[in-house]
Amino acid sequence: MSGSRRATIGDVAAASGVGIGTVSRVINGAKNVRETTRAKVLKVIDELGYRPSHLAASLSRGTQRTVAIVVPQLTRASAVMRLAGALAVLDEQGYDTVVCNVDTLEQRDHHLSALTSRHRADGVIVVSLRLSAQQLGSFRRAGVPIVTVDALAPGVPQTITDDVAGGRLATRHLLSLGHRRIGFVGDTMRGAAAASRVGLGFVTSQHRLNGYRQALATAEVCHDPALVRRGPHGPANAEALTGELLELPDRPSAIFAASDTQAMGVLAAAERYGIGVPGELSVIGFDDIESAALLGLSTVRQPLVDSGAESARRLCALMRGERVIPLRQQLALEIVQRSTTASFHVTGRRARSSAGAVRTGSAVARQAFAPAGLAMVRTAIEAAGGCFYRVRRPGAMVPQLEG
Amino acid sequence: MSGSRRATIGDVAAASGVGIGTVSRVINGAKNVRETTRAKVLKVIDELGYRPSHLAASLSRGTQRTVAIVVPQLTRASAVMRLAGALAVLDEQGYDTVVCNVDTLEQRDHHLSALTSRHRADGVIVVSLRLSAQQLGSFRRAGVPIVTVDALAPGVPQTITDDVAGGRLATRHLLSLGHRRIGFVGDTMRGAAAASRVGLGFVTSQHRLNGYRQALATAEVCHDPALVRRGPHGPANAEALTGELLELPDRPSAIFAASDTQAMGVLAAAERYGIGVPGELSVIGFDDIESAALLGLSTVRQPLVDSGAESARRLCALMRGERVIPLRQQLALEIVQRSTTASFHVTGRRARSSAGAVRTGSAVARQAFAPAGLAMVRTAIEAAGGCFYRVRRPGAMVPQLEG
DNA sequence: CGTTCGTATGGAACCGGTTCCAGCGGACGG
DNA sequence: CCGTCCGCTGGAACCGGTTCCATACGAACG
Repeated sequence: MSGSRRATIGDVAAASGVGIGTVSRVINGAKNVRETTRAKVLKVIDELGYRPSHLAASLSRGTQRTVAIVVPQLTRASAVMRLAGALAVLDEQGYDTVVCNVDTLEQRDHHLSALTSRHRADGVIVVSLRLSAQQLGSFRRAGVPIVTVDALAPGVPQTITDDVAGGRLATRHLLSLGHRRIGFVGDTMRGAAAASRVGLGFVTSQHRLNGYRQALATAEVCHDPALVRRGPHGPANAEALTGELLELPDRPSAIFAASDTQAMGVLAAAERYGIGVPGELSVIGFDDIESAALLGLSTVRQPLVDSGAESARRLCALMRGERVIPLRQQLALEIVQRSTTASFHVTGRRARSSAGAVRTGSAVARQAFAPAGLAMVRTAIEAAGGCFYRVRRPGAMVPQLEG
Repeated sequence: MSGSRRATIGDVAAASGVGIGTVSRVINGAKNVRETTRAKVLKVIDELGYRPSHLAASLSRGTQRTVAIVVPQLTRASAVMRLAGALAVLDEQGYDTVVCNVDTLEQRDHHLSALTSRHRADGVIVVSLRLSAQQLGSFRRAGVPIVTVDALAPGVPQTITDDVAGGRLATRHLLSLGHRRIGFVGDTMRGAAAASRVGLGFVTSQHRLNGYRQALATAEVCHDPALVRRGPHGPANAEALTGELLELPDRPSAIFAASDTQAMGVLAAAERYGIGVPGELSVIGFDDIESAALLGLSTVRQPLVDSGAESARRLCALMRGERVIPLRQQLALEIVQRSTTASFHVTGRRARSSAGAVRTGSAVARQAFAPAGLAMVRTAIEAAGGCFYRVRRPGAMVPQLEG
């Protein structure tokens, strides 16, 4: 059946009695081939089980139509969404995409240097990673087109959101609800604790914190440093940090978490302390990952999938040799109010459902929770405009609207 | 600075006054090169900014050290985790990985046929996709090593979990808690509604349903078809389906959701109907994605990352020409009890924290929710052994342990 | 009927490496 | 002093395509 060696274009040419040029034309669907010839060649191709080598074609053509995407901590929801967005575009444009997941500094440096020291991709997308001047230089010298997402890099096309503005947005939202003591829970730039992992230099948390400070300053609200807590990323740590805040003598009435993931930890802590959300504590996150809708978490939405897609589009343009302007592409942010933020004056043991501030802010939330047939409490819930989750505790009462 | 053309190995050889063979040896770190020669060549390489072509090397060497991974609906948590597991192994083994995300039938067929009709990857990992006999034949004929994860394929190394057993496990867990009317919420094999999307032939839900039925039969519990609801995947649909169940005159006291994502929809519906979990309704999911721990969702854990990693290891072996046995590799499943399942007899308005069945079943849950400093309700919570979430509703009482 | 195109075709040159073999010089053993 | 062996080196052959140019053939045209 199969020979000892994979068939080559030469074998096909010989077996079908035509030249290799003709075979090549048939493979690539050139039109100037007589129909009978084409059929003959196709038949032989099938018989021989011939499969053109992508490698040889790329080498000969001079371009491999492959891009690499370097993304840290792939399993984070935000990272995947960006990846998915980029993949969709690249796929459509006919590019293969090799994915380089990066969990450590060593992996980051290894992949970035591999991408420049050898010619393996026509272009590179770097996600959420700060590039050193040296690394940027390597890319420039190597002539490898590069774009970044969620990362600043001088002279490189970048698709970002204004995290500082996002921080302001979130904080202003809380301020507008009447909150004055507003806590911040975020991650540190360098994972001092887990030195080996992380340390990848994420700066978004810092930026969002800056926005938080600006908003407070603008509102002339005293900024209490004790209300700002930072630690390694992850819900568990966020929960611990929130615990510290909630134990303060004058605890905050609202908390801005630097990411939705961390906001989930904040919610967990609130429940652990028996503090009602949003009744006694408002919580807002950042990103609008899928779970946010499921939890009814108010948040700052950034277009994650779009950011990936846009960066891919710009990389394609760059690889075509087009000039990409503007270099810095900023995507819009948007407050999505769900059910974890409410007016400050709503306090006490019973959060009144009439708390005007609590309403669904986005169509998305509604879609995610389309009415489930006739519900006995439906009216009450819809009056409030959304779906509401709360941390569960053992021994907690089962709430009864009727009771 | 840079010439019009990228430097080649020939340029380097000429510029350093050595032969191309020697340059090649220097590049690849062969040891039989005089130190002075090596230094000379390296200097020229640096000066010329020479970067070896991965393509040419691969072509010449006869192997490109690249594998492709075809994965449907990349943004699903389970898909990403599998991908991450595979990437880690492949990366370590020195393989590039091109990722093919597949959201539609057309994309699936396009990628699979591209992978066989042209020689672009040394091996392929297929995740959660059923391969037709014809597609399998193509791979076999093309001589492309292939393994699957979470998908059966005759004659192909496969890394799977026993979803039927998992379904039994989940159902037995509920049965052992005393539940007799147990509902099932899952997705359909073919997205009849959203015909264009999906329809990718996921069968896990069906298998888990089969396990559910088996467990009921074994326990001699009457199987009420009205308690089984299926629809397109996604939490919103699951919520709607759950609504149907909860409106039944004799509604179930427990629900088995075919995935954690769908379980989140079930929880949302329960809250919408004001039905306490686990007080009035126990809920168990499947997969143990990250959010499950955050929600305190009881579930059936399957080792998602490991499944990806294992499949990658097996593919590597296959590509080395080793025989891979056993062909079917089954990974273990495990019940993770958190706080959404409790004994049937625990009813009424106040779920007693002494409900023995409610306890954290895994160390993971504990880690994810390490005590957050001194908490006022800490003792009570720790007595119950874990963290508890519940769906939040507006107008619900803020539970107070002291009150 | 001879030119003139245009279309179909064959194949050499080339893409940029790897590999293998031959050559060369020095050290070493006899 | 000569033969051998070994370490280093040069470069041809090759990997499997694409591309371009030369050629052949037939139809249309003058």
